[in-house]
Amino acid sequence: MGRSPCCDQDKGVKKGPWTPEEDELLTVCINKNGYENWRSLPKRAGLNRCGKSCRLRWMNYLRPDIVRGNFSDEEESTIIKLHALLGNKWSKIAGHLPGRTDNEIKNYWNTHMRKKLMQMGIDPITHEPRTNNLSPILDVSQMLAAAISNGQFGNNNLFNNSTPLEDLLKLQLIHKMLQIITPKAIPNINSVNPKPDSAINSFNTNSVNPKPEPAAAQWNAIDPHVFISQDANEESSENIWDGFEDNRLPGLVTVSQENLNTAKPGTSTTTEVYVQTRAGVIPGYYGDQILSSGSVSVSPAISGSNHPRSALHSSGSAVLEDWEKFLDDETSDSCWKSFLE
DNA sequence: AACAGACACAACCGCGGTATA
DNA sequence: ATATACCGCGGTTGTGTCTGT
Repeated sequence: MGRSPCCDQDKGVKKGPWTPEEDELLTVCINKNGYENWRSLPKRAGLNRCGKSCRLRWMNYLRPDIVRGNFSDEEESTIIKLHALLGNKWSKIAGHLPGRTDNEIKNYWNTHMRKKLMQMGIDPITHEPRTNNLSPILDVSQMLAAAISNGQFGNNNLFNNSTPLEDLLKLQLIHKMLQIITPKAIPNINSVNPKPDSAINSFNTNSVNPKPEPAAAQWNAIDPHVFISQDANEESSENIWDGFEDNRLPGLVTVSQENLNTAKPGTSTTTEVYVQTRAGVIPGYYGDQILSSGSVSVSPAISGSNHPRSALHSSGSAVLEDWEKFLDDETSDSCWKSFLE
């Protein structure tokens, strides 16, 4: 009744990596006899392996028609499309890629392509764009991945040789991180301020508002935890977050209220702004380009090299140097420093 | 130079469907 | 009809290599 026991149950069958000698024996045997019956094959080949192991070795490694080496862009594209269609049906996906094995595709997917898709903000399971609703952490991870994949953190000098657009991405990223750590202290201006638009848009070159409203007063109203200092070199008397001064981030931006009120879109200014918060100073507000905490929108004109307001960049560069000093300062034991590093 | 952690990939394990005695 | 082996597949693990400290 039934079949004889499987070779898998034999005792003393060798496991683990294959030796070149074993590969040779298996190859010779299959070339000579084919592989109709995996169970009896090891005995015929003179191998102390189970048939299952022989099959795996042949199918995934020794088969002569196997293509080895890096996956081409075309192959990657095919895998992504088929995976979206079929899911983890690796053997079916492999059927569309001549010379590639299911195991190889599976490994490649898990080690490379899944990460790649995530970096692109695509859910590797659903193949749909990942939303921001799941967790703000996703936002940051995506931004980090995007920044890294674009080479924006490719050198050790955080803000060296980068364009304003790249700087803005970095600043936004840092700000996002701060929001996660202290969500109450670093609010999303767009959502908290009852009348934020004019204040923000008045300095946003994307805005068509021809008569910007004075911004500072409205900024002060954004949140009791966020206020603007009159003087960059002066500790604000309104600093209700005693004990946080030491954790102040480099004065990315400082502004005089006067300048803040008079700055207009399209004008050149080296004014710097900072916002004192419970967590320290929010970076990312400088020149006449005030960035909303929720997202940075930069028009092509700004990110382009021909934009007349070069002050935006020069001002930013000075600030960014402070960031580098901040990060390089070995004497500082700021919690921000270790976090950012 | 030594070590630790991260990474990549080959190989194994276990399960479900199919074949067969 | 039934029990059991075989085959193929997807998930997981183990090990060698690489990289950073």
